[in-house]
Amino acid sequence: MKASVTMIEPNGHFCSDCAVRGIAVCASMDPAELREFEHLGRRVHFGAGETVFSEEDITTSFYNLLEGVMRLYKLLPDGRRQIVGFALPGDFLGMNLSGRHNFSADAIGAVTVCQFAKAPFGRFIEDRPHLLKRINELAIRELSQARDHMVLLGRRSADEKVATFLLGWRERLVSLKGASNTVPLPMSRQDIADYLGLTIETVSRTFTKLERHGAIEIIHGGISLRDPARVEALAAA
Amino acid sequence: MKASVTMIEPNGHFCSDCAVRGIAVCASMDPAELREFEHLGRRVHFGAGETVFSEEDITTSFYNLLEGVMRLYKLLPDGRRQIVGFALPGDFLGMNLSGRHNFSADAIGAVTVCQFAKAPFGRFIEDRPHLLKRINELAIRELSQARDHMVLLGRRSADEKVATFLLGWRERLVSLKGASNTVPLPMSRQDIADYLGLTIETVSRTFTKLERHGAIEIIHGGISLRDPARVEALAAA
DNA sequence: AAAGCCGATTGACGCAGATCAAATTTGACG
DNA sequence: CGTCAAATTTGATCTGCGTCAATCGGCTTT
Repeated sequence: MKASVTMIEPNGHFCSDCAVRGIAVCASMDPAELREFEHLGRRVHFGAGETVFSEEDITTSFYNLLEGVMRLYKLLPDGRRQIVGFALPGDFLGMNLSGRHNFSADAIGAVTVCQFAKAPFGRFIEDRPHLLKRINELAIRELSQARDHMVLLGRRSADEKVATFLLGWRERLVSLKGASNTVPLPMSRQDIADYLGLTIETVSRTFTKLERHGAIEIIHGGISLRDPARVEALAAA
Repeated sequence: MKASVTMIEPNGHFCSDCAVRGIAVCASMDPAELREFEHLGRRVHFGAGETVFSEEDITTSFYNLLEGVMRLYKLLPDGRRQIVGFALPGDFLGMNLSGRHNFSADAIGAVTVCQFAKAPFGRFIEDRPHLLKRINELAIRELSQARDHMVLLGRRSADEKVATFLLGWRERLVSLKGASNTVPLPMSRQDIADYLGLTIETVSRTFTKLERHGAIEIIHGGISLRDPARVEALAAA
């Protein structure tokens, strides 16, 4: 979907009261840097289903996700899709070598990002080793997650994939919303299927099976973990 | 396999005449830096099948691969293995956040690495923004490759996987050995299977099928591309 | 050169998950 | 509240790839 109702807020915001101040790239900046940094980014809103950037786009901006959830994915020429990750508030997007994004990013539901023009952002972090280190850390963490996901895609059964996904997604939400057995799933079944390398039918059937076995309860907009231990047993293999 | 015949060369070497001087991390160092850097690393040899480091190991060293090929992999508790990549000369290994390697690395055939103790290496790159940037670039490139591999694992058929692997492996060898239709495959069929998320039998059958169709010829220690266009067509899908 | 071994190949068969096809639920909108 | 469209679930069937089981071929050892 094309960005049609995108809104850009003209008036400034303050990093100091930003929701992701403590977890994002900016976490490693001191107050003086933050004041300078403030002028580089601007908040942009996207509606449900809008595309923030596409894999073949030349990279002109970096993005810090402030609010909402995004799906990050790659498409094969024939339309098959692999979701390579979901982005949550605090996630930093846009790093690349080739000068092009190497994946696409859609808003799932309403999204707010902090957008930075590539060149000024690059100048800002240049010669600020602690920021380079921070960016580096983010890249390495993602790399580690990517490797875990390769194991899931290449060597796990459908049951294991779904159980692992539910636990991993819950874990990511813990740091944002606190621990809970209620796990909201803002993405569609198709998104989950494309993330796990399955079909929508298999995901749906696996959810139903987990519910029949009393491991989870399927609720509106998500699931509730009824028997976390059982789900963990499935995920562990 | 445990490292039993590992050899460490006591006498120094010179980065300036190192085989990977132009492609590795060190590519971004000036001569003065290089002389200082020289004292940090030492060459270590590993025999075929030896493990250089394991995923649960505390990271004490970084490695620059000088000669040979390595397999990088993760194991599930029940023994299933996913190879997350093959390392070639010039590749830099060991970056992580947790303080532990998050994958294991074995030598495939004889291997020479340049080993750096973690702490002095960390001190050396600290406050050298161009080196941090270089490391960053390496991480981002790997991340991009990891995402491509997720697409392969999650959304491609066995034929596509094998064809894509052969072309990708050949491409990597081009920059080291020059272009050729003869593609050496130092890794076993089992390694290829664990890289592609297949079984050894499926890999073997797919090779045979490609050969029957005149796309490749299976030769000792590798394959020869007879009809690269046909293999590319299979890989593109 | 015979024996033994290990990786690779080949064949027969089975099954997890894909595909095809409805049915059902949910959500948006007048 | 009723209508329509989209998402999800469920069922029936199919198939690509895995599993199990020989067999083959190239190396090493003696």
